[in-house]
Amino acid sequence: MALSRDQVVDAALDVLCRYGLADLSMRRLARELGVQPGALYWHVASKQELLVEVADRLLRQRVVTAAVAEPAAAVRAAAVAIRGALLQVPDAADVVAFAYAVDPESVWSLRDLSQLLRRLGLAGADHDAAMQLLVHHVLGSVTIEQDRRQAAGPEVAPAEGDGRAAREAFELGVDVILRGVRPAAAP
Amino acid sequence: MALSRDQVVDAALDVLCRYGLADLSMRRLARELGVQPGALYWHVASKQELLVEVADRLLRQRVVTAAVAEPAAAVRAAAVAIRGALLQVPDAADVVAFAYAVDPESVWSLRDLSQLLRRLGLAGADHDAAMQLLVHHVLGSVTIEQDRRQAAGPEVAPAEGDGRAAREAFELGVDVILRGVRPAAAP
DNA sequence: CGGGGGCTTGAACGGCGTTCAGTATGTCTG
DNA sequence: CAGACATACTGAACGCCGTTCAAGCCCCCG
Repeated sequence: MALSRDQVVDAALDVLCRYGLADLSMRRLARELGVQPGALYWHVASKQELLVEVADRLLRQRVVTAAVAEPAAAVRAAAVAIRGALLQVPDAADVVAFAYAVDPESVWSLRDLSQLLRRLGLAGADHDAAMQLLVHHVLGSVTIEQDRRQAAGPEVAPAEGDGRAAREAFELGVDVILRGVRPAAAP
Repeated sequence: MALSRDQVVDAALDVLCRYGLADLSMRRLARELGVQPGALYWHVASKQELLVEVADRLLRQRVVTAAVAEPAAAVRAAAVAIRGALLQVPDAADVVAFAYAVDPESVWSLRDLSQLLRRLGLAGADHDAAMQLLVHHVLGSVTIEQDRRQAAGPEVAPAEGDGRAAREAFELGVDVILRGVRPAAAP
């Protein structure tokens, strides 16, 4: 059967999950699909375009948002969920940051986050500031955690306690944002 | 004259400033120094190590911190200064984020930022959370702004108004952090 | 049956990071 | 001064990379 764009993106995401961005080359991808490298370019204009698509799919299929009633807690939960999803895919933060830069509107399951902030009573510049901060905090913390993991080499699993500590530090950061945001809906 | 490690790092920073990370290859660097590529490996173990050094030098020589008396304003000014310095060097955020991940302690002019936070009365987990947030906000905003600039192609200068708007959005974010941080030294 | 279009091959282009056996250029020692 | 040793570099190679493109295959439509 002939290849399809979807298959290419799927395979790319699969390689990313299993081997990381460094091993996600067009040639490697072609090998994985049993095809010559040139064939990929029939379905995809460039590696860059492919990566944007991969980021989109990654977020769409891996971020599961729990339903939480209280708005602030919902924001917190959403940020944690996104962070968790990204952490499980090597270099996901790099890939997503790039896609977000290229097209912040379309790519995101982050529109949900934006909605939740509005439900918190935020609008205009305040909403945008909070949104920006949250995105930066998520991408920044995941980027650094993953870079660090990579720099440390393919050693043993990250010590269990580390993961929890990093997660708690992250949540503390989210709380600072929630506390600092002008509480338009304050009692 | 024989090459020195300093010269290599200097030349690398120079190439980074003028042409960006994509053009900062060991071969290019060697050409710039009138030397064969292999020669670089006498002074530097790998490109990775070189980049960490470049990040360090970049921050050391380009971040000029104004002296501001009021602690909160000082933090704000420092964050703005670091952001400004990074924005002027293509891909600086990538390079610095990597270096920060590898060795958060040694690399930074960010130790100043940490000091300023302490002067604000922050310590322990609160201090760390604020620090983490600030770093993520700086690196995140610069990463995305630079990625976006790059994705847009080498067009005209970024419209003037854009720069101001992005800067103001960034400052708003810093203010949220400062407001949200547990004010241990509150009146 | 013929032809055209969708899809793929195979080969090439120019680049990359890194390694390594040699070679030159000192500088110190006997 | 002769040699030995360390330093600094060359030249060539290895195996990757993203991308392009003429040429060919195969299936469907007419």
